[in-house]
Amino acid sequence: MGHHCCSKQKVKRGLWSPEEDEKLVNYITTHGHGSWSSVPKLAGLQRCGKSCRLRWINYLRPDLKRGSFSSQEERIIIDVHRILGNRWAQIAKHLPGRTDNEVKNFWNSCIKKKLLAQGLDPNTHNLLPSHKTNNIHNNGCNFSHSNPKPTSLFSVNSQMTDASVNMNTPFSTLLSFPPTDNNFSSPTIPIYELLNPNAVWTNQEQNPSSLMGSASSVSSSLLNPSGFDSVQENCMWSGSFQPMEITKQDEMLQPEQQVLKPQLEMMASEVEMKKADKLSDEQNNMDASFVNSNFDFDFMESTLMPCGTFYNASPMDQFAWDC
DNA sequence: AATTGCTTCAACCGCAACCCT
DNA sequence: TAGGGTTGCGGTTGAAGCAAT
Repeated sequence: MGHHCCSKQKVKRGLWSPEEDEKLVNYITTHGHGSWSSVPKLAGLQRCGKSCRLRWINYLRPDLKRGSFSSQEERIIIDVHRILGNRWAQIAKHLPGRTDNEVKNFWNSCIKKKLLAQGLDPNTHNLLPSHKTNNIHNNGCNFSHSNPKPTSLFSVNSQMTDASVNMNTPFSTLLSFPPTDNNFSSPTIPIYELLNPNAVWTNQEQNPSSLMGSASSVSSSLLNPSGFDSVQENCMWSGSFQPMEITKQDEMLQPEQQVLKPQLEMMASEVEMKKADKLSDEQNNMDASFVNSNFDFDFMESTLMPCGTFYNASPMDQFAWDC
């Protein structure tokens, strides 16, 4: 029985043979796919159009990057998933050459388990209840709130109606997304925060910029390609923040972190540019920045409610994450 | 060597959104 | 506006491969 779209056809199912692949590749490279429903017939395949499309997108496309995921890709998946949840197609857009199916499989077969091993709920990215006490004991970390503090990149602010990002924004840009809300006196993230893998804050008073985006956790993640030691080693939600001199950054970076340095420098550069834009905007109109933006509300929605969890940044609901 | 259990990932399914007439 | 066709997406399945016994 085939799909409803091709139920009248006699279609083959299951794995594709090399011959079928060759037929499909030959046809699409010379004619393009056009209407997928007509591809099987024109390409001489006994498959349904849907199957052809899937095979092309997930396996035969020439721009696909095969092979295992790099630690950087892994980190990006985790960080974007933290924002978007199981929106694999959107996540895959941040990983050139990767398909949603590939990302989904990698998540289910690998990342999910690693997060669980770290005591993190793969759906919410929060600490699992059973691991909270363990982490307190293991890391000397302490927090006195009934709700876990999610690791979401952005926390809530009802006045935040602007962002220069949308769902098509590459994650490198997204990472450098600076706060634009006027409530924040320090709307951008200092470079040393981006480059310091140990830059964490005990609460929002210590780091106002963390209200808008925990870029610190992202950057520390990027600087930590293994990707799964942030909780245990850095205790990313607590600990003391010790700004480093920029000139000492390079020395502090591990060899694998050096690989990411260009990206981080680019991020820092973008932050500085946005900082300049921000200052300019503020001078022109304190309120205008929310009007003329290309803000994507779909992004906003998914940002604010990742996996049904949500961090309310109300002052009445602060956490005491003391070490 | 045979069996069993586990993991991975390609492929399928069903649904929703979109497009066209 | 309605309806049919197409496309895109996320969840699920099951075959293949591998490791343990």
